[in-house]
Amino acid sequence: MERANDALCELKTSLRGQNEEEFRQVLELLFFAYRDFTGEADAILTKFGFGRAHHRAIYFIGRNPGISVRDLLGILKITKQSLSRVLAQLINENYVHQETDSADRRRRLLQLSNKGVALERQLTARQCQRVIGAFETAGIESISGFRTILRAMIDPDDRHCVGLWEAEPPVPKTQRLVG
Amino acid sequence: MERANDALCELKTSLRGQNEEEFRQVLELLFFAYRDFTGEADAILTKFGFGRAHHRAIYFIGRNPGISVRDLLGILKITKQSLSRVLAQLINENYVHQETDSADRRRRLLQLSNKGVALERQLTARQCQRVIGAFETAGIESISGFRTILRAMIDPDDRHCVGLWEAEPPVPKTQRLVG
DNA sequence: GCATATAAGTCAATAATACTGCCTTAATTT
DNA sequence: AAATTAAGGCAGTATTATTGACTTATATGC
Repeated sequence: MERANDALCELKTSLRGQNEEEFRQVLELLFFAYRDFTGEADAILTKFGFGRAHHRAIYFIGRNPGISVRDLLGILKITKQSLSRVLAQLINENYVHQETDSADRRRRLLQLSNKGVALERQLTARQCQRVIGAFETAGIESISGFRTILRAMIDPDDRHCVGLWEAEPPVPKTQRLVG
Repeated sequence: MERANDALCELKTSLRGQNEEEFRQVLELLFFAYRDFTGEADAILTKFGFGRAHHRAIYFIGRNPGISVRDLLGILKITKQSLSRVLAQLINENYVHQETDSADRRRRLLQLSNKGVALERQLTARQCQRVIGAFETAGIESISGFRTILRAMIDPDDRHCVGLWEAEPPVPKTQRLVG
């Protein structure tokens, strides 16, 4: 407890002083790293006539097979109309399948077709390669802190979106498919 | 040296195996962290009638006072036409000043006005607060690895863009063909 | 059963960002 | 003098995203 407070004080001291330069460099690292992280995938997507919005839809459908449109919107935090066009393209070109939920026939459950899985894996593999390369450069002991910092940067209400999908705390009343 | 190799082997082993889940979570952390990292600044910018493109221009002009349009394009990696509209707005509304370089009168050197500095500081302060909060949560010992991994994710040719500006060693002959 | 709420989809209009291609002007370099 | 560079402009297009209003089908609460 004392040690934790010491570290925190040290950090705050180094902040409230002259080290703006340190933090600016972090902002820049985030900007350039994210730009290049998405850049390779964007280039692949262009060849398919898709954009980054398609990528995000494909990624999170692949990650959460059978996800509903509503829950996908909750992850992506965009409007239904924005997703609509992207999803229509993906369904039309047979990257995504749609199927009515038998438990609630209002819902359309989404999943990737074989074509969709293939594209998703290609995109994810590229991005993983970049991450793995960076991990190799930095050393395995850096990974834990890297993940912890990134997670702490996410708005608390959305941290549960990382990893396998779980419904948000206010659970829809009749959900409960499995006992 | 031995220890470094051990760590690398361990990493590669854990990769080439079943730990796809670990890497997927990193992709997701990057997506959500970057979304929320930019989200607050975006909200401020909206109130000024600006967008993320204006932010990037303001940020890097503030960071590199007297930068030329050409060098700014080199950092942002967008086309002249894309920057043009954004820059025209910023100059028009008096957030950015332009002045002919006396050493090479083709160049227009860019710098923030007082108004521009005020906006830049507001935006940067918000983003720094998020980073600082995350650092506090994760602990000071995580920071070094965090920075190293982010830096290693950037394309090698652009790593020099982090920190204070220095011209690129090999001057680009043509203007960024996309591919 | 009926009123309300939810899930999904749709149409229309608008905005921000970014792209390609082509051209002009001015200044510097060769 | 010719070529190159820096900056800027014009026209057209694409993608992603927004707001607002509306429809259809289904589920839920009283």
